[in-house]
Amino acid sequence: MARTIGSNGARTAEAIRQAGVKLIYKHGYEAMSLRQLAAEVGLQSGSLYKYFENKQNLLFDIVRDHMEDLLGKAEADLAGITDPLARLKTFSAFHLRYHMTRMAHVFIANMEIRSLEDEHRAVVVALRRRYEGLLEEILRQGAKDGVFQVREPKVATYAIISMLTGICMWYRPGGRLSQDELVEIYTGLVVNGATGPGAAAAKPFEANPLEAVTAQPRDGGTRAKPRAARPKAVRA
Amino acid sequence: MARTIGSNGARTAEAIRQAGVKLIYKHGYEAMSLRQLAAEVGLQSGSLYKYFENKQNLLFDIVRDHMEDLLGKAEADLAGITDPLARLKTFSAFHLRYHMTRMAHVFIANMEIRSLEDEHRAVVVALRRRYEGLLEEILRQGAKDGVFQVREPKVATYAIISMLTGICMWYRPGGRLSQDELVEIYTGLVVNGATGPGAAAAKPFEANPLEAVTAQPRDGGTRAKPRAARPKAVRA
Amino acid sequence: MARTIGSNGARTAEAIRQAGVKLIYKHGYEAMSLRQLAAEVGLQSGSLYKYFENKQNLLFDIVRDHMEDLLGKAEADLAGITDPLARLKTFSAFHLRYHMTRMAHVFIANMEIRSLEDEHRAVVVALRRRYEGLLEEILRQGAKDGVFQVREPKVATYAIISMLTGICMWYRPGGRLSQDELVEIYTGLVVNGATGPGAAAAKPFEANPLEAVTAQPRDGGTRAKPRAARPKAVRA
Amino acid sequence: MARTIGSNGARTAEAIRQAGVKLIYKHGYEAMSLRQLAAEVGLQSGSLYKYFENKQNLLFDIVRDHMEDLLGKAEADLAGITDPLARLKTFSAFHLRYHMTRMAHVFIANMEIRSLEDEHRAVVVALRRRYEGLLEEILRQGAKDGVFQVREPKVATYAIISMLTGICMWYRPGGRLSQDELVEIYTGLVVNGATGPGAAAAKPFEANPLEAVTAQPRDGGTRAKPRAARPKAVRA
DNA sequence: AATGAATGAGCGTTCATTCAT
DNA sequence: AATGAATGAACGCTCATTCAT
Repeated sequence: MARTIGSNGARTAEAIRQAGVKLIYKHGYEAMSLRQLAAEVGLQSGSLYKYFENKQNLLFDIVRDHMEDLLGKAEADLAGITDPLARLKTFSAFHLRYHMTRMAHVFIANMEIRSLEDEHRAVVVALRRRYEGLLEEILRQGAKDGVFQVREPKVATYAIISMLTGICMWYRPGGRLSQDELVEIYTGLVVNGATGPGAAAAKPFEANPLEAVTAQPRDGGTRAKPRAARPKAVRA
Repeated sequence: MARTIGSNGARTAEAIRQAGVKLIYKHGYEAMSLRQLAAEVGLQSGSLYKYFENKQNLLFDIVRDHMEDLLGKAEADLAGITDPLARLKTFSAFHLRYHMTRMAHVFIANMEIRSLEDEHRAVVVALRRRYEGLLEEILRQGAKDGVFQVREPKVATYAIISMLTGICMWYRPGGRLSQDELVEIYTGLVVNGATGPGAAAAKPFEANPLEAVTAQPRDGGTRAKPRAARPKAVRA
Repeated sequence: MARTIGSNGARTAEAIRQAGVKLIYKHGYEAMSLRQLAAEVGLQSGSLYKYFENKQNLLFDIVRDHMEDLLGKAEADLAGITDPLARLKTFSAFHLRYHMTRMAHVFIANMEIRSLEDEHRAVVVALRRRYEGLLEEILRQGAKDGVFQVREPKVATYAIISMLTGICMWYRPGGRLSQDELVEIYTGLVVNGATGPGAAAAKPFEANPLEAVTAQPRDGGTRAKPRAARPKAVRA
Repeated sequence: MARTIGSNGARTAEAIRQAGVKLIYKHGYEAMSLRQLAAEVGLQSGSLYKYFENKQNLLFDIVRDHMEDLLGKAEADLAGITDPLARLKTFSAFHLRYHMTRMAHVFIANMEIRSLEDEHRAVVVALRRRYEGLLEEILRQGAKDGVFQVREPKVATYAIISMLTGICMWYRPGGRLSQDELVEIYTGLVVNGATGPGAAAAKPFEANPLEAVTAQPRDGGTRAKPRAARPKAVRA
């Protein structure tokens, strides 16, 4: 009974993963040393190699798992919704909330792509393309239906995702505005941008605009802890 | 050998600066070695120290000079325009064009802020705040005038700048869409986002929408060369 | 290769310390390179950092440990002796013997104080002051008792210690004169200098003058090995 | 008339020499860089090579010239004095005064011998042997005459010179004790040490003991300036 | 008489990684 | 499952020195 089921190994592996996220977030992949990481979890640096093949693979695992999680959850959120406008709102709200609760993972996935070796980067870029494809398809469908005024869905996709993702550069939990308020503001910009000036009649964004969007805790127990270390800031 | 014939301090300094931008863009500041940089300009690594105090200062010089250039040119572009809508279009177009022609500098300034030491980062962050302040003030004035529907100018500023800046993550000269077309698309999203759904009557963004914005080469001969090295891509 | 078979941390640490003493003695702290030191003990230079924090700390450790050893052994030797003259002879003999058997340490401690960083130097200077204080107190007491003619005990302390310490500049084991003979000669100069011309009646230094002083193996097995490298000499 | 007679070159050479003494005194030969030295005299470091062959020769020139000066002045001071006791007092006083006024040169000559290359060191050591020979001969003659009780003149020479030279480790102009007082104290120790306990009758060191010794400014305008930079101290 | 651009070697130090134990 | 001793390469940086101008 001295040994917890699931073994110490699994727990250590998880601790390493979390410490890795924290340190890469804080210092950047290149600047984080394995000695630091080992110290963070109470090991010698050589012992880390029981848990990953090398430093590069640690990064890859973190980023790939994050991207798969992001993609899977986005697809789950959109499942069953067919109206393009509702899908856009859902996507936007999902993306925002995810980026506000998993800032470190998201930040890493965006900043450290260039630190990935070619093959790993290819995998991650492919996952991201699939994720972007979700939004692109929404915009394309909405344009076809006449509800969006979007000439270039691919460009609009990049633009919208950049805008939404940008929230992780400055958002900090406990700020003046709640997550709900921020979702409303950003989603408003997105929807207005997509529907265009003639859309007034359709009242695309008014009374109780977030009714289809508000829900989801989704992230279970893993919400990014408010006390998480911050990177040297970008919007300090 | 003591001196390469015809060597010239000012020319070398400029070559180092340019090579620095290129290599930091391509590999990241941490990952770029001074030996690489020296090789790029045909020097021994120790000789670089005639041209900068240390590696950190090279980065700082690049980023600070870029930010001052960006800020100065934005202010120059906005000078004399008073109408908030026109100012928003001008700002947006300026930002986009600048980011399409100086991709490497812009990318560095956004990605390597965390590699700056505290004091240097403070200087750069302050410059960026001033730059963001330009847009925020435009949004604030437009909201006061009733032409924009923007509840939180600060948040909208971050959102819009993130969106516009995102262009440097994927834009490559010579692509299917011209700079002018991209400016039109992005500016449309921005203006529609800011004016909101009720703005239809004002027709804020239609026929010939960029007449006041299209022109300017501005950057004279220094346009970022199309052959510039690309970073390991983020949108590859 | 990961590990030299039979390698042993404690043994390596000791080897590094000894090689450090030898090389600093021979070339001086500034002139000794860590690559030299590493080669001397059969390591790569980076591996040394398992054993000290940095080059400066290696020097500090050597010098501080030496000073503490010197001080401790001097106090032990003087313990129980109360007569100022006997104490002076004891101190003088102790100092000489110590300096003849630990020439390298002593030389380093005297020559490399200026290579210590401020904080480290302060620690070492304080230890040396305590050591000098032993002699100063002896002179002061002897002057009070009327056995010494010493107007300025502090100055006399410096003078005597300089004289005695100087032996490590030229003494080499196996020379014409034995350690005992040298102790007698130097101690004679010291005692005569301190007691002054009128002291004849007291016969402070004649027949069997070292009877209270001769003893001491003290340093057991650690006698400085005669084969030790010599510094580029100062009295070559 | 724009050009001062003696030319700028000679003046620069002298400035370099003085700055060299100052910086070697302060930081040590190894630790002093030629860039520092050049900055001190307002030149580029490459320009120094008009004034010396290389760094090592600068040190050698300083040390050799100092030794020749020391030797020459000692011989001049002793000229015409025949009585061993008077010669001992003269030598002692000369050595002390010289060491109190030329601390930097003396310090360098003592500390940096090991930084000299073999050939240069040989020259300097030979000069020092001649200097030590002066004292040794005095002691030998005095012993023969029965006025000194010195069994081993060579050892006594080393001992006495070490003692006297030690003054440059702690003496600072403007201290509580004047140069004259210090000369008296130290010379007392030396003379008492040499004459031994039975010498009381000869009253070797009493009433106006320095009458033959006090004089000489000798060092003309070049007295070490009290404001001279100090080395990181050895007796701080 | 001096500059200023450059060299090439070497410095102290850190790093990811290996592997016998 | 983990340690701890070690590697070998590379890093940022400083140095004495050279020499065309």
